[in-house]
Amino acid sequence: MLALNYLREQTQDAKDRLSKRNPKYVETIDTVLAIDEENRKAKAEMEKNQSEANGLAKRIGELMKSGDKAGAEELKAQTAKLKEAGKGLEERSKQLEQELFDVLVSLPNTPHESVPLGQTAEENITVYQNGDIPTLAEDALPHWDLIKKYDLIDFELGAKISGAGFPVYKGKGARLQRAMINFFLDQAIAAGFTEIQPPLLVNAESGFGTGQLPDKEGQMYHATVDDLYLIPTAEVPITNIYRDVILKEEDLPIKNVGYTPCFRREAGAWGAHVRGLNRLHQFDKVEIVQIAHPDQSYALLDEMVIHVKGLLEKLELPYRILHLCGGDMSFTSALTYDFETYSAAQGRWLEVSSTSNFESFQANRLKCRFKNKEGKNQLAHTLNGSALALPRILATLLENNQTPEGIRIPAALVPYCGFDMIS
RNA sequence: GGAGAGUUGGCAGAGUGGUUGAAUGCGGCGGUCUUGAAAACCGUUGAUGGUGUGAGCUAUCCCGGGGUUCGAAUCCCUGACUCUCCGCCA
Repeated sequence: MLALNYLREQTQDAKDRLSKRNPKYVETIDTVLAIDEENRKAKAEMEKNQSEANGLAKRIGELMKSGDKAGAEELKAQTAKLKEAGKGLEERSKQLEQELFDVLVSLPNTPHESVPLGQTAEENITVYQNGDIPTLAEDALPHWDLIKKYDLIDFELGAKISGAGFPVYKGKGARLQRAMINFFLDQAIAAGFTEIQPPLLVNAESGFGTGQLPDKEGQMYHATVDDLYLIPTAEVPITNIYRDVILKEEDLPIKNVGYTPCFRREAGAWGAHVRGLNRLHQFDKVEIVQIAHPDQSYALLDEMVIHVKGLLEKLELPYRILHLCGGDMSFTSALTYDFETYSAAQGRWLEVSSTSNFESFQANRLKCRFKNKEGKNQLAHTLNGSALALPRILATLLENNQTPEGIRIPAALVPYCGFDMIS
C-alpha cells in the first residue's frame, strides 16, 4: 500500500511511476486525493462536534460533583443534539475512510525509475546471461520422462493421495530434494542469513501484510474452518514477523532465510507448458528475506542478486536474469529480477527465482518501522528472493545433465545427497 | 474439549464510571554533583491522524469489534490471545 503522504506530496512522481504499469492509475490517484480531501473535511467536522460533546461531558461531571443536579440535567439536554449530529458525521467519516482504503489498496507499488517500459513478459529485458546451453543428444528426454525412467517422482500417486500437482518424491528423487534444501540453506547462512522455521498456515492479517490479500485471495488455499491460509511462499510468514514492530536503526538490515513448502492453487493457470515439474500446487522453496533501511535497500537487492547467481553457478546451470518491465511486475514490487534456467530438453527458460525490492509498500501494510536518527518512526524497506525454488531447478538439472550412463549430479550437491549419479 | 483467571505506556505494575493519556517503580533521555564514572538528587520521557509558519490546539488509542451512558481503562455482549487446573494426544 502506498503511503497517502507520498501520494499527496509527490503526486506527479507517483503518477509518472505508476503509468509504467498502466496509465489508468493516473485517474485512480486523482480519485484517492479527492476522497482524501473529502475525508479530512468530514473528520474535522466530526472532531469539532466531538470536542464540544467532550466539553459538555466534562462540565456535567463538575456540576455533579458540586451537587448541582439541576444544572447537570440542563446540560444533558444539550448533548442530545450533538449526539445526534455526531452519529451522522461518524458514519459519513467511516464510509469515506473505507472508500479511501479500498482505492488505496487497489494501487500497486510504484516501479523504480530503472524499470523498463512494457506490458508483457516479452518486454522484460535480459540484463545478464551465464553458462553454456548444452546440446543434447537426439534422444534426450524431457524431465517428466527422466523422472519415470529413474523412478524419482510419482505424479500419479500424488494425484491419488491429493490431486494433480502434488508430486510424491521417491528414493534418489527425495534425497536430491533434501540435498538441495540443505545446500541452499547452508549457502544463505554462510552469506549472513539467519535460518527461520515459520508456520505454514497464516491468518488474514499476515496475508494482507505482504500483499496476498485481498487481491490474490483465490491463489491461496484457505482453511475456512479456522480461517487460515496455506502459505504460497515463506515470504509471508517470515516478513510478517516484523508486522507491527518498531525496529532499532542499528538492527538493520535483518537477514532471514527459511525453507518451506509452498502451496498455490494456480487457479486458471493450467494450460500449455505445465507438464511435470513446471507448475505445481505444492513445491519446496528456500526464501531469503530482508528488512532494510531505505538508504541501503537497493544495495542489498544487488547483494541478493549476487547470492542467487552464485547458487546457479555452483549448480552449473545456464541461466539469465530478467529485469521485469512495469506491466509484468508483481503488484507489490518496485523492482524485480527474475532468474531463469534453460531447460535444454524442453528448450525453454524456466523461472527459478524472483528477487524483489518492495521498498515501503509492504512495510506500510505491515506497519514495520524503525526509529531513525531524529527519533521518528520511519517505514522500513522489505526485500525477498527465492534462493531457490526447487522443482524447476530439478527439471533443468535432470534434463541438462542427462547422459547415456545416467544423470550427473553437480559437484556442489554431491556431499549433500551422497551420490554423484542417478542411474 | 471442560472449568477458572487474566490482557493497561519500552518493561514491571496500580486504577474509584467524571480534569486519567493513565499512580508508582525500573529503564531511556537531559541536567546538578565529580578530574572522569558510579551513586545520589532534579527534570523529562507513548503512538497515530487533522489543523497551524510556530509555541500550540484538537480527535482517536488502556488486546480487537459492538453496546449502555451526558461521560467508559473502569459496566454489558462478542472475538482473539495468555496463564492455571482437568481431560485427550504426537
